[in-house]
Amino acid sequence: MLLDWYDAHARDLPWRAAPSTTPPDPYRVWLSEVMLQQTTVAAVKPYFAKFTERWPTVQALAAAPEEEVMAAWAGLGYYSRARNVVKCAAEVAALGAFPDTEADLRKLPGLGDYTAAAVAAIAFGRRAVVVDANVERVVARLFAIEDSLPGARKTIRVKADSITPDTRAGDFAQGLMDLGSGICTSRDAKCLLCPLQKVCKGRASGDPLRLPVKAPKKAKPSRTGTAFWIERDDAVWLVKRPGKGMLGGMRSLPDDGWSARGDGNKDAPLSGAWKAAGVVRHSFTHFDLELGVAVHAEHRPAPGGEGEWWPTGSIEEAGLPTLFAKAARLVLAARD
DNA sequence: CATCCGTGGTC
DNA sequence: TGACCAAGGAT
Repeated sequence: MLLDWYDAHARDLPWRAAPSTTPPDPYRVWLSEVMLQQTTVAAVKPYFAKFTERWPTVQALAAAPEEEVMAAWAGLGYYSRARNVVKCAAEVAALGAFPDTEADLRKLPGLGDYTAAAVAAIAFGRRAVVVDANVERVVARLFAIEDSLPGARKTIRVKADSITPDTRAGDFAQGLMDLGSGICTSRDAKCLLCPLQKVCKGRASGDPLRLPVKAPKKAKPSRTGTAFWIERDDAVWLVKRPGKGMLGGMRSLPDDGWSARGDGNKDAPLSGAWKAAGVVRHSFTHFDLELGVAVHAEHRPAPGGEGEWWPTGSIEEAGLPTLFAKAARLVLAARD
């Protein structure tokens, strides 16, 4: 019933092998699934195109310098994914190919329960129970599961298992996800268009939108910090952030140590006069940040420590995460 | 199990 | 306009 609907209504997405005659490329399936973690299809499309054009195979990606992969990922968010993509590609290249079972895929960096199941089912035709946020919502409504998330996950998984077919589990999973994306969404339930309308207990209850029940969210703290723009000979001083934590491993402007835990200390990385260029507001998942941007006003600054001079004219290619890209735009826009 | 980790779109 | 949310994973 769901598979028939999927055959008729499947979205045409770049990472889906067009006809069922050609087996999907595990590399493309894996890469798309990682990019799609907590990220919308629309946001992923240009990145998927860029990555697969530049690195058409997992071997090509494994051979790429980590710095280039991180820069190519800039703007997509959740940068631990990019670090794990690099590690995973190296492991797979060493193995010669992707593992073809859910259990072995699960051992790779960056592949959790969801992604291992999705790749096993979609790329290798394995029967696997694929549960993402879409499936959680559809299943919670389909079976009218009243327990709240995240506690309800066990029940949801058991129910998802009970309806997963032995064949075409990958299409089944993608069908559920397409359903959750376009028909059975968090804000709406277009039950009259749904292939499961006759068997859905959530619909029968009269109010499917209340499901799944979710725990209340915590308030977001607000933080302040400062980023520093140091320029010399038409080049700006960039640093590389530590491998873990916020924006880990990404190229960035120097800053004053702001974090989710607290404000920055306002200490500049260099002595001399500074001029305020303005403020950038940026909202992260778990806190809001007001980032002041300070421009060094001395003639030929000489910052110490690790870093590199990046040509100001090609700052867009530096692979700055969005927060610092905004800061750079703020400084450069003031010159027009 | 709770917390940390980005970003852009949507209403 | 601000709150909510999206094909989660690691710790």
